[in-house]
Amino acid sequence: MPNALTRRLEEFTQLTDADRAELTRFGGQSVCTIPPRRDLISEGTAPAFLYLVLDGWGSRYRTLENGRTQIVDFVVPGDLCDLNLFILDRMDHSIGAITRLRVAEIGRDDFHRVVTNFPNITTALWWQELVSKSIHREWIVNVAQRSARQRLAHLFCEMFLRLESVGLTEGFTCDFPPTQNDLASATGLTAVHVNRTLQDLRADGLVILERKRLTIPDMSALQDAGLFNPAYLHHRRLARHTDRRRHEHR
Amino acid sequence: MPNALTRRLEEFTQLTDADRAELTRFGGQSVCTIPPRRDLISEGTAPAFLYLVLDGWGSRYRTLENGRTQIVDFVVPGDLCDLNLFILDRMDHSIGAITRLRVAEIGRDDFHRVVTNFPNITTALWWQELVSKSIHREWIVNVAQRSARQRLAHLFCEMFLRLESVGLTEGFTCDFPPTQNDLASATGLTAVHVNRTLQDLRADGLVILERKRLTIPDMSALQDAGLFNPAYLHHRRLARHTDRRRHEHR
DNA sequence: CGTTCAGTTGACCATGATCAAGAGTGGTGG
DNA sequence: CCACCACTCTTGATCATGGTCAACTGAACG
Repeated sequence: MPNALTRRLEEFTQLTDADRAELTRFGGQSVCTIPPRRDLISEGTAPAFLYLVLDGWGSRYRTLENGRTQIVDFVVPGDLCDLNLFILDRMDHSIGAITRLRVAEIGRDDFHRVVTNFPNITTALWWQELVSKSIHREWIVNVAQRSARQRLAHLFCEMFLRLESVGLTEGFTCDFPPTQNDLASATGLTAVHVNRTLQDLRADGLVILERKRLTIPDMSALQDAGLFNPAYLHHRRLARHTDRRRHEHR
Repeated sequence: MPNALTRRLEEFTQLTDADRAELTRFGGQSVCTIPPRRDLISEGTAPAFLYLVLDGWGSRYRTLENGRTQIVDFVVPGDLCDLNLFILDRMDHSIGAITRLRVAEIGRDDFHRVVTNFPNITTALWWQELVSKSIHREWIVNVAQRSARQRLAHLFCEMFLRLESVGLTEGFTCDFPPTQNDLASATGLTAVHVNRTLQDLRADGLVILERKRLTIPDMSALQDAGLFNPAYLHHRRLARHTDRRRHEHR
């Protein structure tokens, strides 16, 4: 069974056996474990490693002058933190563990060897970087334009599809460890309001969320509820859950 | 006098004379002009060129299923649209002209020649890409966490510093062509509320905005009003307007 | 000189924030 | 094994930021 990073990158391009072997090596060496709610990387630092998430959930977040924090993205298996390491001076945001987080440390040398010898992988890594930028744009739209109900529905759709693309879903169910506080911080709402809105979504049968497991009984209905259009994820294989009706409007 | 792209990239790295000559060529060939309020690139298309903005302002925006649009970034001289062209299948957002826009078309071949022969420039281009990703993150924070007043103040600070880094400011004044409608779309507010909030900022002497010109009488005060911390812009030369008080909190 | 778009103002309303308190849950150490 | 503590979830009451709707002014441009 291929690892999550390989699966992700194959959303974009066909990799050779040599590429795959290299990516497997990536995940094999110097694995380390971060306990829940601890930072993997902190704002203002210049970490020595590129981290590949093997297992667990994390969050990218920014801290404001007034002490509040905003989650700007979730981090799931197959995600890298952070390519910009070797280009930007210091981190402008933090990465925190939501669950226990297993990550592989990739050193500068290893990374450079890949960039030099594996053009396929290099391009695929930049693809991943650009997709995650596109996700940032969608989050701007999410918090700026959608109602509380739409924001949450949208977030559930996105995370489900992202997990599916790395093989971490079973049917329409997946792990979903963020607390209501995390959801609040990711959607720009308060935890109180997230709680009430979640109850609405549950009452309408759009999501089942209990014991950190998410089930989506009707993906198409949830996509409608969140004004969700998966194009921004740039998955090659998104035919499955794509709502064909999406393209009727305008 | 160097062009805007050269100035921008030199925020990041020292370029050689050969690099600079190459960048000048970049901007010299096949220049074309887009009238105000027309799209340079539309969502869903796969444009044939990489565009370098030479003159004027534009916006990156997404259109929602319900017809509303959200500006996710402004585009000013020295910005590129879009590096992802050669990697992603199709545009997931549009680029529209706010003013008349002069852009240089850069073909795939030209671009590849640069990537192959000018590693300095290539790295600097990725730096620019990563910085613009960081700006996306800050916009998420802006719309999710800040009040209307803070959002506008923050936006003015950001755009002023971005223009300054390409040499398009005089003292504390710069061009600022977005309409109040544009500002509304960029901040997730309504035009009515932008109008009222702007009046507050003006009344408090924080901004002077008339006839598409912006003046910031007290940069430090405006930064405070917007909870603005310029670190996310990753400018090397940001000592000037950086508020030293910023680092006292927390 | 009229049409269009940007800016402005007022009245009213709704979404979601704030504050506060309590219930359920899980992990820890005595 | 139980007691305690901390965190997550839940509910209620009240409030405020910013949205909506509508009308009007002013400026720009053909």
